[in-house]
Amino acid sequence: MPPRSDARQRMLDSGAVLFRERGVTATAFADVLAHSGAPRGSVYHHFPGGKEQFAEEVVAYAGRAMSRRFSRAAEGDDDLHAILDDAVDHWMAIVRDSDFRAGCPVAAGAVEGGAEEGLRAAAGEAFGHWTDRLERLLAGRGVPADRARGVATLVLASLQGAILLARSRRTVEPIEAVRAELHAALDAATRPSDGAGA
Amino acid sequence: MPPRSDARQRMLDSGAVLFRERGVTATAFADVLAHSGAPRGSVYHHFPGGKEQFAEEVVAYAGRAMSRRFSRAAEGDDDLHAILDDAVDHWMAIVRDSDFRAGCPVAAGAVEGGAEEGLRAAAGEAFGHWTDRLERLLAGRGVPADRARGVATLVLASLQGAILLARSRRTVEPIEAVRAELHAALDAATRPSDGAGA
DNA sequence: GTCTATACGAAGATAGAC
DNA sequence: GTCTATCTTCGTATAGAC
Repeated sequence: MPPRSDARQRMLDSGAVLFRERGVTATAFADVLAHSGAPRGSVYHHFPGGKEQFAEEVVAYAGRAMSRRFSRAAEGDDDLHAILDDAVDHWMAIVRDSDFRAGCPVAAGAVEGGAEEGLRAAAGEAFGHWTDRLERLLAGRGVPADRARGVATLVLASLQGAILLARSRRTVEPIEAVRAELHAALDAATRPSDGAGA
Repeated sequence: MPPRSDARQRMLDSGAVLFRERGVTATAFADVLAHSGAPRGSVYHHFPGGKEQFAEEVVAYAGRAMSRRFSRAAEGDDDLHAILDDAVDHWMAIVRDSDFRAGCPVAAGAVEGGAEEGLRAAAGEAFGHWTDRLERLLAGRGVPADRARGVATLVLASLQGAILLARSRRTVEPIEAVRAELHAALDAATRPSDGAGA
């Protein structure tokens, strides 16, 4: 296993940062090299498939990083509300600390991958994994099995949407609003006999 | 007021279609001309500000079109659940009829506008208007005034997120899941004394 | 593994004729 | 208002040296 400070890895990290801010298409290799400090010659050495391969790997890599967060949360003993707050804080920090320039690199892949099959697939797999992990996490903490997937999807979708709204409107209000509504939804979903979901 | 079949208008329509499918940056004027059939000479005649102006106008135009849908819904006498289903069906059709290639052009502007202030602002204004209209619509139909904005934001955000998930995963499952959860959330929000939202 | 140089094409933008 | 031609910039990708 090569060290993390490898040029290849630095390029993936930089790619994620740049995809967050300007999207996939508008990110050139020159930008990635400047941001990562990676040597020019390593572009096609590490990514013989060119930009397409690079974009897919960045999205997949960002997807795995977030999946690990879900896994860690599932292994801990925090309750659903604490876990939700942790996730919301995570995204909030990304959006606010970048002065509303940064969003989710996987979302960028989803938006710009309409014509590029590989990119679209990479985003889809990342989102799929997140949904699966969240579903299990919810099911393990009191959400009825037949509602866990729906709630997981609501949580993921509304957070992704809130990031879009927050970035473009330059306010964290949407993220805070969604946080409050999701807390309510989790309450409702874990309440013994609840008629919701129909 | 010039007729809608004007070349300028056709370019905006085509721009919206193309932004949905491949995003803003990957859409070239050549694509817009080919799709709209507009004369080559009209690009810088109608959009002296070039690509930047064009992108902003497309996003603003798509935003207005959706705003009108909200207005029409508010004027009708459908209940909240019918209105929600109508909106969900609208987006579902766009995603499915394009074989999962198309999403929301305003979302594309939000994702790719991290570095371009004008584009970001256009997306933000569109989302802001949608939120405002939806908030009023909800407040007018039984959602308590102090919860209407939060619920409006949840609806908008989760639908936008569901579109991202559906496109990239090539399944309408996320849209259906969010639909069901939002029906439940609307039920909870319109129930006389409900503790949610805290 | 990394470098420089360069080929090649795409796309935005401008100029000037009609 | 629309056309063609062209300029320029940029970005991907390749070739070949070190």
